[in-house]
Formats: sequence, C-alpha cells, structure tokens
Amino acid sequence: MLTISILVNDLETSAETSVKDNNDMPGHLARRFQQIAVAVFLAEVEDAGFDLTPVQYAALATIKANPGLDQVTLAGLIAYDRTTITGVIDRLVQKGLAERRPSSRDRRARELQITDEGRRTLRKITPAVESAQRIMLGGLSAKEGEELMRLLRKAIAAGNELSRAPQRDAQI
Amino acid sequence: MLTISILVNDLETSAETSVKDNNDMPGHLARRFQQIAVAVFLAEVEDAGFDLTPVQYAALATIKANPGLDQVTLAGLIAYDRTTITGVIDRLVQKGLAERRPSSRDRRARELQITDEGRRTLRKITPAVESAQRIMLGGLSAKEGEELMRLLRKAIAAGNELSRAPQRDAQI
DNA sequence: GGATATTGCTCAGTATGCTGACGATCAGTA
DNA sequence: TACTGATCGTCAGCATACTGAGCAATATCC
Repeated sequence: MLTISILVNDLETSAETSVKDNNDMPGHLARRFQQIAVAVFLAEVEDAGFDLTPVQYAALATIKANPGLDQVTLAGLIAYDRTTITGVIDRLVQKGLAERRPSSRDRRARELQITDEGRRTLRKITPAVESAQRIMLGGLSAKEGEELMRLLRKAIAAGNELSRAPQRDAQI
Repeated sequence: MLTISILVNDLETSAETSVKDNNDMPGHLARRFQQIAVAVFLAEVEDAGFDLTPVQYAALATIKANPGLDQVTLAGLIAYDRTTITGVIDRLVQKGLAERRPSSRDRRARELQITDEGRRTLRKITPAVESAQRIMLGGLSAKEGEELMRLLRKAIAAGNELSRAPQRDAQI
C-alpha cells in the first residue's frame, strides 16, 4: 500500500489523470509493431534488389489473384481507403507492374491487370517477403507467433467496421 | 488431397509463387490493427470534443511526464523518427498545448514544456483515450487482450533496432 | 421514363513516417 | 587549441492514410 502510494505520488504530483505507460496502450503497441513491420519489409525487399512498399506488394498480389477487378473491390479486399488506392495504382502503373484500363461494363470503373513484369516481380520478390514476415515475429516462438496472429485476426474482425476502410469480400 | 490439389490449381495456374492469404501475413495484420486503432482513437477523442491525434497525445503525455526534455529524447521515449517530431511539436505548439524554447545548456536543443491548457486537455481527454483502448480490444476477452499486448511487447522488443526510430530510454 | 439515390473514381488538404541532406553546435582528441 | 566526429533540429521529397468534396455514370423507385 505504501509503495503504491509513493509510486502514484511520484508519477503524479497533483491529483490529475493517471497517465499509463505507453507500453500498456494497445494503440501504441500497434503503431510500434507496424513501424517495425514496414521497416523490415522494406529492408528485405531492397536487399533482394526491388523497390516495392508493403502496400504496393499487397495490391499487386491481389490484382494478380483477381484479374480485372476494379479499384473499389481491390480496396475492399485489402482494406485500403479508396482514396489511397488511386495513388498506389498510379505508382504500380508508373513502374510498369500493373495496367489500369476503363471497364467495358461500367464506364465509371477501371479494370486492373497485372503485367508480365509485375508477375515476374512478384515471383522474384516472394522469398524476401516471406523472410520479412519471419523476421517480424523473430522474438516469438512459432507457437507465440501463431497466437499473436490469431489474436490480431480476432481483434481486427471485431473492429472491421470501425475504420473508413473495412475489409470487404469480392462480390460474386 | 484432391481438394487441396484443386485449390492450388485454382489459385495458381502456373507453377509460380504460392501467394499466401493476406490474413496469414503478420505485416498485413499489423497494418489493419493499427488502422482500426487510429480510427477508434480519433472517434472517441472527437466524441469527447477534442481534436488530437494518437501521435500528438503520446507526445503531449510524455512531455508532461518529462518536463524540459529535448526533442530527440522525446522521440526516443515514444519511438518516433526525429524528423516526424518536428511537425508534431509544431502542431502542439500551434494549438497552445506545448511550448518549445531554446535550451540554455545546449544551444542546438529545444526544451519542451506542457502548458496549462495542455494539462487541462490531457486531464479531460483521458476517459476517451482509455475508452478507445478498450474498444480496440473489444473482440477479445480480458485474458486475450493481455496476451495480445504481451506478445506485441515481446515482438517489438526483439525488433526494436530494426526501424529508424527505436525506443530509447531517457539519459539520466 | 424521369427524378433520386448510389456508386466509382479523383482531387485538395492535412497528418504521420520515412530517406537523405544540411547548418549549427557540441564533445573528444591530437 | 585546432581538428574531427558526433549530435540536435530542420528541410525537401516521397508514400501512406484519412476527411470531405465533386464529377460522371449507374441503379432504383415512383
């Protein structure tokens, strides 16, 4: 009791809010883990001789798996904001990895296709991407890594609708 | 066996890379969880009548807990890049929540102080911040939430040096 | 069929985050 | 003390992310 009292007084000289340690804040931990994940991804990919961001990679892989999809569908599949997708596709097109052409069925929409160069890039980059995923979880045992991913998936599923860019399955 | 074979052929017509589902990628899950965490934070804080980002909140709370610290130390404590801090402090100062003044001991450095208004804001905003942290973990049991935070902390500690902005304790 | 609502995409503006560079300053050493 | 290297803060430039707005086109409803 005495210890606690001293601790509180030490942290808070006045009777104000009890500011928790940043490491007790899931939001802070989320930011830190993301920060490390991006840095590891970029380092591994650059070591492999490529220049592709995590976001660009996810978009390209999803275009490959769903040829001809439009931008809104792509955004839904990987949970990007639709305004973000525009710039990401711009850069994939500019690098010659993807193509954007007007849809014949809906003149508002753009159909996305991966190019041969994009396919080649995806194939060659895969070991680096997989290596990055391993490094991100490097401090955890295999079982802990699985558990972390399970808990993240569960928390994400529960909060899916809370951001402007929820995950959406493709329409049939 | 048959099922698996069909599935693989369905996903991969040629003998190319096996593109994993995004939900098996810790990097993707990290981005999604962060995305939701930020959205929840902003929504809760705005509901409480304030306009403060997660990054600004963390900086302000850390300034309050370490009066007079310089920008590099602040960056280290919350693992921001030092180039990011400049803009964050700019906005805190512009909102009247913090002050930046030249250090008397080191003319390169700037000493940071929280203002009365900043203190007031921190105090009033705390319930919203705590509510946001709860909502982020809303899909998990209390035990699962604890476990998620433990695993994140462990993974982050192992990867601390891998980003340009590692966490650093303050010098004594 | 025509008014209305919705949807696909883009844009301007703002806030992280990062790379790489720079000037000013400090610290350590020859 | 002069030189060298490191450090503090800032800047330009780029890439996410988001808000809110708008245009064009499609869907829906009467």
